[in-house]
Amino acid sequence: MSDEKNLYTFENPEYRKTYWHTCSHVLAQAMKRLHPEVKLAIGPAIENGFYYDFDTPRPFTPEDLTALEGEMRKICKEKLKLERFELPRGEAIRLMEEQDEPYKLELIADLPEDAVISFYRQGEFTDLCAGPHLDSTGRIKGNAIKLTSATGAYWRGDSSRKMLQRIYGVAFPKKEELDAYLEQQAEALKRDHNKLGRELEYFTTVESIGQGLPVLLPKGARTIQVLQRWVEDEEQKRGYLLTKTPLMAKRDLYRISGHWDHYLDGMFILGDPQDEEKECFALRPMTCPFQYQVYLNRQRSYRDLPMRLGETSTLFRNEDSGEMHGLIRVRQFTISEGHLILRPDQLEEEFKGCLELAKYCLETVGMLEQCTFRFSQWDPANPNNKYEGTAQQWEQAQAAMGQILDDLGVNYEVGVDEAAFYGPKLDIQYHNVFGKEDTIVTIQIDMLLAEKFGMYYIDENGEKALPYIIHRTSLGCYERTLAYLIERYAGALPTWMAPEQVRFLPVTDRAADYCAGLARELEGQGFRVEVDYRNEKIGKKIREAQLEKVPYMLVVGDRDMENGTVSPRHRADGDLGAMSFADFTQLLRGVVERKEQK
RNA sequence: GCUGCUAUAGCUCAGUCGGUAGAGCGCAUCCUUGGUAAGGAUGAGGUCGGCAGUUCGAAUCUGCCUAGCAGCUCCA
Repeated sequence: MSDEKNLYTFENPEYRKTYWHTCSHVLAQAMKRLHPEVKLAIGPAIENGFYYDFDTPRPFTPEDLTALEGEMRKICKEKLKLERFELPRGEAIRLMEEQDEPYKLELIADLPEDAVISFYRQGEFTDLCAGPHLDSTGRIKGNAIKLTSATGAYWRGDSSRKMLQRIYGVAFPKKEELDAYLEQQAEALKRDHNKLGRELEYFTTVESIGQGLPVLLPKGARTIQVLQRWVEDEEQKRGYLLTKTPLMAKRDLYRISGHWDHYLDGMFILGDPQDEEKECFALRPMTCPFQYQVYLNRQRSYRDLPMRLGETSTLFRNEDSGEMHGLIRVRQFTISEGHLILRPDQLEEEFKGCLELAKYCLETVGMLEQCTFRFSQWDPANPNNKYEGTAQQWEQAQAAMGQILDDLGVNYEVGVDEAAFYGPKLDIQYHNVFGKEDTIVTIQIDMLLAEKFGMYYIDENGEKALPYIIHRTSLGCYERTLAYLIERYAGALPTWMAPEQVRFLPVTDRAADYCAGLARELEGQGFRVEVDYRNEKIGKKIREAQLEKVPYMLVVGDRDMENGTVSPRHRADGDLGAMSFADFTQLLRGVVERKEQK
């Protein structure tokens, strides 16, 4: 009984999707009433709400959205029944021709011969749709609908086709739930690294330097340095060999790897790529073929494998102008790069090691919990002929990766057509405050490049054999990771990675020398320390340190000087009371060494 | 690259009808030496993102460019 009831609540994802899908039809109906000239494309439910794509002679304004919301409320009040009906292909086409809906006709044309073609009718409005839907527009709470934005979107997600206008919306069964949702969205945006990172002076951009080339300010540079040293040390512990390879190479290198053919437009070229007479260089967009040269330095035996190579590697990619986003998508970036050259029998063990390292890194910085895993596979039907190698090679590599993921109990989603051109990937994904997902860490199996670079080893029988290669990152791209960390912690980075860990706040300038001495001592122990010598009241110094999210403030006044104490205040826990400097140092060391998320 | 929005002091933002710019914070100087989230006074600071155009006159209107934002597409 109660189970049946639960089916029709918003907590049930299926019901929620149905609710939002019906909302999108209500939106389309409202659009047709207010703007009959607009043509309908598609309107699905999505993770957080719904959208509908329209072909319109002029883009929608915020006023249009308000008017559409009003009309949607009316439609809900009209309690229109939704009726499903099916038509044979010919009649379906005729109906859509009558309604003059060219996009719907294209959708019908692409349906398989034996497909059931269904429509939903509500009042005067009929839409081609597979459903399911609510039984009546009266089920939707009209004043709990919000059209959140209007933006461009390509018809069928194809950038070579027409750009339509997409309207996004959300809706809830109660007005209070909508308000709570909108409030929560507004709160999330306050964590936006692109705002917070600039305000807190982690990075900036400069018009004359150019798009996608952020300047890391001292705070951003320091945090990234801490992360890089930590990752390099961690890799060393796990048997990685550190390399430093050039930031550019002649085009010859990229020709061998295949990147010249696949990604010429995405590279920064020095010289004329058309002129074969003169030397032509390119800044490196990846590390693979550079690092392979370390392996190729001499002939390798099966005894040399696995060879694990790690490098803090700066890369350059000439992204399209609309792609850049804060520190998340940039044209120059530095990744915790690595390649493992393996015998086939070592694949599973080494893949496992890579995954463990990645999980350890993400766990330690406090991001693992919010990560999702994507098994990125090829799509033999990719229209751009992206994938190299034979179907057999792909099936083999994907089967191997699938087996490994299952053995390791990884809970993943499959991403079709998300593979690299040389092999499948396990991508670890993270969401930013806008809900947009990007890859933070990747582990890839490559069955092609070893052969292209002639990376044979001599096996037990004295025969030449081809190794497997794993491409992987341990903490991904440092700029992107910093961005996510700023959002994850709303700017209050854990003490161990915070650019400034301790700020001394002398109550009066009588305490200045005392503070300076203690600060030197802490610095000598490797902590990152500042002293606020300004002639300001203690309350103001605390307020500012607090707003700058300094983990520990050390208030020091006459009382402390007399008693040989400091009075620490933690940015979240508040006043910790007077304690000896030695006790504070011990406390701080513990928090930092344990890499507490504090 | 595509669609839309935006650009005024170091930062956040006002600026009506086209008539040569304003606030708060910050900064500098002085006073104040204050014990857990903003002490006071005075002052400096702007080619209104850039280049053209319209106009007697442009921060304001138009075009192009650059940069920033959201979405789409792309991401080795």
